[in-house]
Amino acid sequence: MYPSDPGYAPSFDTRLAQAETLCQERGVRLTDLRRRVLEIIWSHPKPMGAYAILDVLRGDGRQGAPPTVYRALDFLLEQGLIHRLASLNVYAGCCQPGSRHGGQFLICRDCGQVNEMNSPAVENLLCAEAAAHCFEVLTQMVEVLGRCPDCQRGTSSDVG
Amino acid sequence: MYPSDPGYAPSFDTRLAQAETLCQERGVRLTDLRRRVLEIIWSHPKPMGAYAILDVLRGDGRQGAPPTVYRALDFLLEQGLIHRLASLNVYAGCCQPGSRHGGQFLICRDCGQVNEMNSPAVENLLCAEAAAHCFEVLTQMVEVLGRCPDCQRGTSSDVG
DNA sequence: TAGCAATTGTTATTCTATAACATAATTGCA
DNA sequence: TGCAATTATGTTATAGAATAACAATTGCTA
Repeated sequence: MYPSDPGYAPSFDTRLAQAETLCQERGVRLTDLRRRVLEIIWSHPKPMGAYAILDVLRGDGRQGAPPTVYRALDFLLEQGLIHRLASLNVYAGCCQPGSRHGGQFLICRDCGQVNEMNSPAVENLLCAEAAAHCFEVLTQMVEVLGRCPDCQRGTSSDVG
Repeated sequence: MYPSDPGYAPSFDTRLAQAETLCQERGVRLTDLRRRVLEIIWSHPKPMGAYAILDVLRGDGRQGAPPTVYRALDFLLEQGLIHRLASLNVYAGCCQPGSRHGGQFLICRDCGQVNEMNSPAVENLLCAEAAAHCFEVLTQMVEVLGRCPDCQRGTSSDVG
């Protein structure tokens, strides 16, 4: 459930392989650039802004400008490999790629840690309530700001 | 439930009076500028961006720069009189000021219309699910992108 | 290998938001 | 009332996020 929990998270390579497979099945190309952006996002403990990703790319020695990153992000978003957190203008790796879903995000106000929750109950209830208003749902964005368990206990190690 | 539904929505003046009362009770000042920004937001059929609000203010003959608007918006957000829709970078009047709540927003992809839904069930379920992850909830942002009833029927009059 | 489509590079610009400091208005109090 | 402290607004400049438009390149296919 928690992507940052080593007990649950699949390994880095496993997830990259999953992404490769997914793209092959769909007949879309996970190019070097796109794979690298996905790596960057997954290898960071917290969601990243587009310009932070760009800095890493440039550190690689790669050329690039904002559109370079944004196009890669658009691709990854379309393929459901990452999510965008609108309230923070950052991008986070999806912990359940393959199944298209909105995902619910728990954002810690204090340490900035973000965890993706995938509650079908929430998703279904939201759809049902929307349907009661005759509203046809395409995508959901659920972002919850609060305090993570570590920060409630005052044991969080990293802030920022 | 639908702020745009004339059958349910309280009148413009009623809502302004409510806002006045609320601010008085809380000992905060609904100044001319703040009241005007609230009016502008409420009097428009759709949520507005900060710079669109600024344009209206300037149309009033008032001086102003971005901070003028953003400070007023911050105040109104703090008082729960408006909401910010992070996915669109726009601001919408709250249809239930007084009770602090996150609110769930139904955003039409086709016509841009936004309706605020206040489902305690959604809010409670989200809190419960978050609590199951030992996460303490401060605020919720729920934005649903889809198609409104009018656009499903193809009877929507205004687009943009 | 020539041609087409998809991807990436590049420059410039638009849109959103805030920092920092100056000025004005309001409130509380002597 | 008059003054100090606080709050609110004006003003200039800048930071941050995202896209438009066009050029160059790559990869696939006929």
